[in-house]
Amino acid sequence: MATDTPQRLLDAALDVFAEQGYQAATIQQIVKRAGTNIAAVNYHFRDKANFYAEVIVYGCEKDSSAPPDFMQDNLQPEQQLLAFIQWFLQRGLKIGKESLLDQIHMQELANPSPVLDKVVEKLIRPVHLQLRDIVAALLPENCAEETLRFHCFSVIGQCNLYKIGKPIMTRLYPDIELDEQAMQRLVQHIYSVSLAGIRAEHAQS
Amino acid sequence: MATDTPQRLLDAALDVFAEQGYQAATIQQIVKRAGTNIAAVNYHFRDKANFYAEVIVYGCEKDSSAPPDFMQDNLQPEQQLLAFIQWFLQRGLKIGKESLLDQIHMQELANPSPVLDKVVEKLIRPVHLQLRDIVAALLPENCAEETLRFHCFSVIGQCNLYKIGKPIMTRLYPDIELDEQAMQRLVQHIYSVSLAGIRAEHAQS
Amino acid sequence: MATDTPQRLLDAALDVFAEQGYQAATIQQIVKRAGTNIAAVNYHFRDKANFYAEVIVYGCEKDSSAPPDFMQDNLQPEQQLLAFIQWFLQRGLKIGKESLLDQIHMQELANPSPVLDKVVEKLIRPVHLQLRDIVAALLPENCAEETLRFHCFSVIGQCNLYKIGKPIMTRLYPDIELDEQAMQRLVQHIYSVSLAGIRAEHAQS
Amino acid sequence: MATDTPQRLLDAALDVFAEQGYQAATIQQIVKRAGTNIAAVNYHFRDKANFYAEVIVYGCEKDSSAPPDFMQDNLQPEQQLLAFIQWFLQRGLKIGKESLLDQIHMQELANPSPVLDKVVEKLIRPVHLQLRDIVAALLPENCAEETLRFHCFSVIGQCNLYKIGKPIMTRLYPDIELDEQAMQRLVQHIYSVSLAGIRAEHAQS
DNA sequence: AATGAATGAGCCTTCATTCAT
DNA sequence: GATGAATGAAGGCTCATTCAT
Repeated sequence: MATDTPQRLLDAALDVFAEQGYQAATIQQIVKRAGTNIAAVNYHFRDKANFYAEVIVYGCEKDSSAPPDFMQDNLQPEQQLLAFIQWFLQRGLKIGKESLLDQIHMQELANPSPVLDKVVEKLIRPVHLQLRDIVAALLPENCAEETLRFHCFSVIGQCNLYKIGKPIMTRLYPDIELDEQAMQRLVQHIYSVSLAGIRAEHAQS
Repeated sequence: MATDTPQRLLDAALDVFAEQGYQAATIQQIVKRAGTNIAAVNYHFRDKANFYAEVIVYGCEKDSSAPPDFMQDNLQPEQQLLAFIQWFLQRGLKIGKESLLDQIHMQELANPSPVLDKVVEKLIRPVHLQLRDIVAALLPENCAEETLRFHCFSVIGQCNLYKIGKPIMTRLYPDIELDEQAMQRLVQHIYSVSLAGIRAEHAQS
Repeated sequence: MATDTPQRLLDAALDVFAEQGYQAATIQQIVKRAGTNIAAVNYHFRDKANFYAEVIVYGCEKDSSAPPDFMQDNLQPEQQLLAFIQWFLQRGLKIGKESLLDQIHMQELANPSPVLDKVVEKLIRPVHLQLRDIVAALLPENCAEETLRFHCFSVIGQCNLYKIGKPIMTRLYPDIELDEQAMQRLVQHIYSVSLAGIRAEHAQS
Repeated sequence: MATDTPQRLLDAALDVFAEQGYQAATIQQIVKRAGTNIAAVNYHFRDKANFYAEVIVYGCEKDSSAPPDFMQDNLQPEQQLLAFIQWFLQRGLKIGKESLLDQIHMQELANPSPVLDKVVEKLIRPVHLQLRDIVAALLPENCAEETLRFHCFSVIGQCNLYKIGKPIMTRLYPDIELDEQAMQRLVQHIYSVSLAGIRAEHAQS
């Protein structure tokens, strides 16, 4: 009947695993959402663990929000940094297929599984290296490796909090709401702080 | 025979819940570690959900790393900020009982439960308010509420990444190792970036 | 503190066993209603089975609705029969302590336990023997033993249906309601049918 | 391997539920008797409550002793009444699959469950309506509704006692034994009493 | 290739009972 | 004498997996 059962299973599983995490997600939920039966999972994907791994790979490949090549545009490093922050923040805060992988990151951070290796290599490292290049261009030459890493992590840390810390933020400030304009101000803020931090590095050296 | 069964149950549960999260943790594991039997949990704590809630409360109360009162010391706001960052970072990176709560935070962020409300009120908000006061003293007067929040979250975001992002960092940079000296450099770094960001706010206004 | 714990346990247990039956009733429910603790039951009554047995005995002894001595009054047998029917019906349809034993009868009929022997001897046989005497006085002399029994059971069967069959009656006829006047008409009806049946025995012989 | 697992489960459950009632019956007992395992029940019937409901429905449908259509035969109403009593009594006193439903009735009367609604509609009301027609034909025209009900219940009450009161009867009269001939005399007795009662109604009006 | 049926393991919970005080 | 604490047994249910078709 359905020709693309594996496909539908992958899509459904991406949702469910993102929402519930590996342990809490049940095959029942997934197959119900995919409109097929339990045995199909074991038939197409052997077992739950392997299914999860293939779901991650599938999610990574299908990830449409791959980072633009910030270097390609002939922008000043400052503007590249701004563009990066904007892209990175908006990717995680959209509510859609694009943020499923972020939710899975979250789950993996809480309960790391062997799959995390793949995710880091396929998704995180490429992004990180781009940011690294941008920041490196802004820092003094011959800057220490550690300093470079620190600044990268400062940028990422500031952005990340708005992705993973949402449950806490809404409890700290129930009136919070990140509409489009507030988001733009936030991007500017993180950009401003990060750049100020980087520039301070020049003064110190 | 064995005294203090509830106590031992709480301690064991704190470990297990921190490691595995609420869903994945099983009462079996906990009672085995506590050296008692399953029925003891239901006798002392009614059911798993209530048990978890009481474990969190217990963990909060027992949390020895309550924040010092940074305001009490007659320090300059700058030094208060430095002290805060130092305390906040070190609390989360210690490998001991003190970080169990942070692991549970992590689990709650991935899969929020009703308990998160309590955690925010008991643990997070007090700390956050202290940081808020410190940052407010450094920002220009009549600074927008949003700006204040953004700067607080920048501080926290930078620190937090080193707590929750560890699994990713070690994969990105397998050679990383935060010894005591590196930690001090990290504290200085976050302090420097944050302060530069705050000072930039003065220039803009 | 409480001096009459066993007493309160018996009262509470009478309620609970009547409502739920032996199997479904739990010691928890009983001790909560009695305001004491679980161990008290095992302490005072050894175990659940024995507790149940003692509850029945207690219930029988305390049963205030012991049948009046219908023979004592110098009534015609016909009037004795009428009085019996009236007493028997009203005893079972009252909603109060007096009907608890009837509920327990019900439970015992569905799932007989060794206790049923006691109930029959202490409560049922005395009543039955009185009815037997009344009916015997109305039947032709030298009437067969079986005939006598049949007529007794006809009287009891008609009455009993209104005690045990209530759940079915209210479903068959949702508008049914046995107020005081309807009850009087019912008594008259059963009396009339029973007497007509008995008189028919005379015609046949 | 084994075919017809649901069928075997239903049959086994009918026995066990009849013997023990819903609460006391355990799935273990049922699946052991059916030669399968616990999970099979949850697979085929979701949970115990739904299983019980389906067992009742199954029992009703399989009930081979559905009442004959007493009106169809061109019998006098008196003979219809006699036939009804005979059928109703014998159905309940057989010791076989046919009486399982009666045992379940018993259990439901002691501890009613939502299933009782279905049983009344599917099994009891049709039978009751047939009796109602028969009795109505024997009573004076324009007889009060209440009177009609009373006479129906007198017939049923007399019969029913021999089904549900057996544990008590055998204790009151240990020598009792309802062989085929005694059964015929009992049918005649109830018929005679009921008819005499109905005829008395004519005299009164 | 694909699936309905079946199952063993494990989980949370309840319960009656026992024990130590 | 009386009770809070503790426990073994069992119950219902869920889940991932396997099997026969």
